[in-house]
Amino acid sequence: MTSTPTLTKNQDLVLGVLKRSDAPLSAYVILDKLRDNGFRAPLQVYRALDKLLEKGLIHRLESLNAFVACAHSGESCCSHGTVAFAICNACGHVMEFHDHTVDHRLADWTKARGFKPEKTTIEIRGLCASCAA
Amino acid sequence: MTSTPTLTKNQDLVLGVLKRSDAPLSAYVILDKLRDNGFRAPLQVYRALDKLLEKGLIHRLESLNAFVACAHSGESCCSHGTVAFAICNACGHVMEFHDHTVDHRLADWTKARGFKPEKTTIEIRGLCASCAA
DNA sequence: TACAATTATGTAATGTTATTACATATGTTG
DNA sequence: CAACATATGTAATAACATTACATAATTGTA
Repeated sequence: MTSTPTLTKNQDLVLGVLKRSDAPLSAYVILDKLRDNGFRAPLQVYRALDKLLEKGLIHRLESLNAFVACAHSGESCCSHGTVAFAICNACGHVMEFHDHTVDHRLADWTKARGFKPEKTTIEIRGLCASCAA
Repeated sequence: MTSTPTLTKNQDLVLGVLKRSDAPLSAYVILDKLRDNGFRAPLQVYRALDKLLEKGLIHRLESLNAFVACAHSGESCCSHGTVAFAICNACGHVMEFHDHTVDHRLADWTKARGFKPEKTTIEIRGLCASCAA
């Protein structure tokens, strides 16, 4: 058995590449890694990425224009809150976390103003412990 | 007197365009708006944007690849904390705010892990009160 | 099974965002 | 003024993403 059922061939290939990477990958890097699997055009990657995002199996890092596999696939914590990322500018490593207090504070702010949130991005760029040392 | 002293001609022109806009603008839209002022190439815009970002007079919206004038220029609140944005997907309007509790929670998280933050992005995409109604 | 509808895929072309490289000008300081 | 740093002009190219159109595979159902 491969990664996860209910995925199409291309989705499974793209997810596999992301899972094996220890840093975020751009769509074009993914494309290059899948040339040998028959990928020829960006759209093949972007379509798979869209579906994987829908299914919550990957995340898009807006400040990087790149993608990572979800670190908590299957766990319940992912399902009820905004995911935050700490991204090392030196080694590229990404830590995924979430914080209920942050969620609540942002929810309070939006609720007070009648703003209806759809998707929230929280990304901390900086240096991880190893690289800052 | 124009916008703000200590700005070069191009920086002042770009900042002016952003201040007059009620929605974020991409670098290329700014370029088009400044053709009559002698702008010919993207780099003229990007260089001005870089300097304005350094000076804290504008913000870059990562989820939009676009730029807005800082809503709190000159106020002290801006200087000690991460700025957050609520961005309406319908009308494009952006609300800028900041929240000390959120800042503290994120600082606690990074401190506990030895992560040294350099720049934090918080962007809430959704529908503003008017558009959600 | 056969059919229709939906979903996934392949390919090319194009659109949008951002940077590199190189030349020239302007401003500041000793 | 000379040396240095900063700002600007221009062209080319790189990186990221979408539109348009054609074909194949899958799914639901009569």
